[in-house]
Amino acid sequence: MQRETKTHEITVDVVIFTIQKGTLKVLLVQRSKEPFVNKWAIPGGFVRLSENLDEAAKRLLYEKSNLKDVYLEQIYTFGDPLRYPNSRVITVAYFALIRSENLVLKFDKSTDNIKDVSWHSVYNLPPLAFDHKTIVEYASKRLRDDLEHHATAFQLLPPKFTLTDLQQTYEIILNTTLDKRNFRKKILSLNILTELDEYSKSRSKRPAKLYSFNEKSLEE
Amino acid sequence: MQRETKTHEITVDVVIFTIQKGTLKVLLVQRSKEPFVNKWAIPGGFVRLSENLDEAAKRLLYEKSNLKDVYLEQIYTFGDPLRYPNSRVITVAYFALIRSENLVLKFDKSTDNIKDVSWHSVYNLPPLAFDHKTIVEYASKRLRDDLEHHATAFQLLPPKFTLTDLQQTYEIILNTTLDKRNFRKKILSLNILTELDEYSKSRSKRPAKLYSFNEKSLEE
DNA sequence: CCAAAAGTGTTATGCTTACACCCATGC
DNA sequence: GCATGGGTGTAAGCATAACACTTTTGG
Repeated sequence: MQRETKTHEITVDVVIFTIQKGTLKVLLVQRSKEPFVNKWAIPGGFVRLSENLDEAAKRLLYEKSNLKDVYLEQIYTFGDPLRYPNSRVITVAYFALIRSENLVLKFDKSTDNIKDVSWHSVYNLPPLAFDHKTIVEYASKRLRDDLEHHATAFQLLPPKFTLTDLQQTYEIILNTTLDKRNFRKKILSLNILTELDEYSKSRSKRPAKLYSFNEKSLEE
Repeated sequence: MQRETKTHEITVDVVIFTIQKGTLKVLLVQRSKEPFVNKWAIPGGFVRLSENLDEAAKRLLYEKSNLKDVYLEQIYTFGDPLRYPNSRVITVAYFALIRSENLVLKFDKSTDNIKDVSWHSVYNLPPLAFDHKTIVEYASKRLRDDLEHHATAFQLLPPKFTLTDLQQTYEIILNTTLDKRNFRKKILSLNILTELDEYSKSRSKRPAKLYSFNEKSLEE
C-alpha cells in the first residue's frame, strides 16, 4: 500500500440517452478549450469530497438539465493514465435515460467551457474527445443488455404510453424490428404493465389503449 | 467543473475467489492497524499514477500471490464519502478467479499491515472492514451472473478437467444442484470444450474423460 | 369509403426439465 | 463381486418465432 505524491482526480461522466425522431441520441457538448478544443464530449464534472458517486452524477444532471428523478446507472470506471492529457483523471461513467420533450438545457457556455450542446445519433457520432467514444459504446451496449433483462425502456417514455410506443422504443434501442404480436404477448406476460382505461388521443387513426408501468417490479 | 482542495485517493480492491473443499472461498486479510484493526478485509492497494486500473489489480494480485494470467474483471466503483474514515478513498472493485492448489501467498505482515491471511467461505464471512461486505456481495452476484452467461467457470479449474469437476464448480458457485445429463448436454452444445484423449487417473473408480477449454469462445 | 394504425390466435420449432439404468474400475 | 462414480436417451412442457386478417377511427 504505497502512496505517491501527485494525485488522481475523479470525475463522473454521464452518457445521457434520449429518443428523438425515431433515433437513439446522446447529449454532447462541444469543448471551447484545450485539450480537445472543438471536439465533442459527454458531459461530466469533478466529484466533490462530500458526495458519493451516484450523487455526483445526479447533481451534474440536475445542474445541466434541471431534471431530477432520472434513471441513472453506473457503467464502468475508466482510468488509463493516458486518457486525459497532462493529468491523471479517472472517470466513473454513468448513463442516464431521459424523456427529452420537457427538457430545458442549462449549460452555461462561459463557466462550462463549452461552445455548443446538442443531441447526436449514436449511429452517427462526431469525433469525440478523450476516450469518450469507448464510453458511449460501453453505455450503448449496457443499455441494450438492460433492455433485454430488466424493464429499462419505460424511463424513456411518458408515464402513459401505448404498446406501439413501447415497441418502437425497443426497436430503436436494439436497432431491429420486432413482431407486433409476439412483442405484446411477451411484454404483457411480464406483468409489469397496468392497462389504463384511457386511449391515446388518436393521432388521426384508431385510438390505442394506454398503459403505465407498474412499480412493483424491483426484482432480479 | 469546479475543483476542491483536498483530494481523493483511489484504490483497487480485489475479491479473490477460489474453490476449496467444495466451497466457494474468498481471500481475506486481517488488519493489524486502525481503522478496523482486527477486522478482515479484501486485499487492495493504491493505484499508481503510471498504471491503469486493470494493471493495478493485476499488480496487486501478483505482488501478493505470485500469480500471473489470472482472470480479472472490474465490478463496480464504490465512493461513499463515509466508507473510509477520515479520508476520501474511492475504490474500484475487481474480482479474480484462481486455482488455489498451486498458490503461494506472499503477504508481508510488516509492510502490508496485516496480522493474518486466510480463505473464508462466502457463506460464512467474519465481520468485514469498510464496506467490504457489500463489495463481496456484489462480486458474488456478478460471478453467478457471469457463470450463466459466459464461460467463466474454467478459470477455477486446472487446464484438464472432467465434466463432473465442471458441474461441481457450477453447483458450488450457484449453490444448487444440477441434473447430470442436462448439464452435460448443455455444456457440450456450447462447443467450448475440447474432448481430450485422456482420462482422469481414476480417483479409485472408473476413469473419466478429460476436457479442456476451447479458447475460440470470445464472443458476446 | 379509403387510408392508417390497432388489435388479435394458431401452429411449428427449439430449449429446458424430469427421470433411471448400465458401465468401467479399484479393492 | 461389490461399491463407486462415469456415462447415456427420451418424452413432456414451455417459451419463442413465424405468420395475416379484421377493427376502429379520421378525413
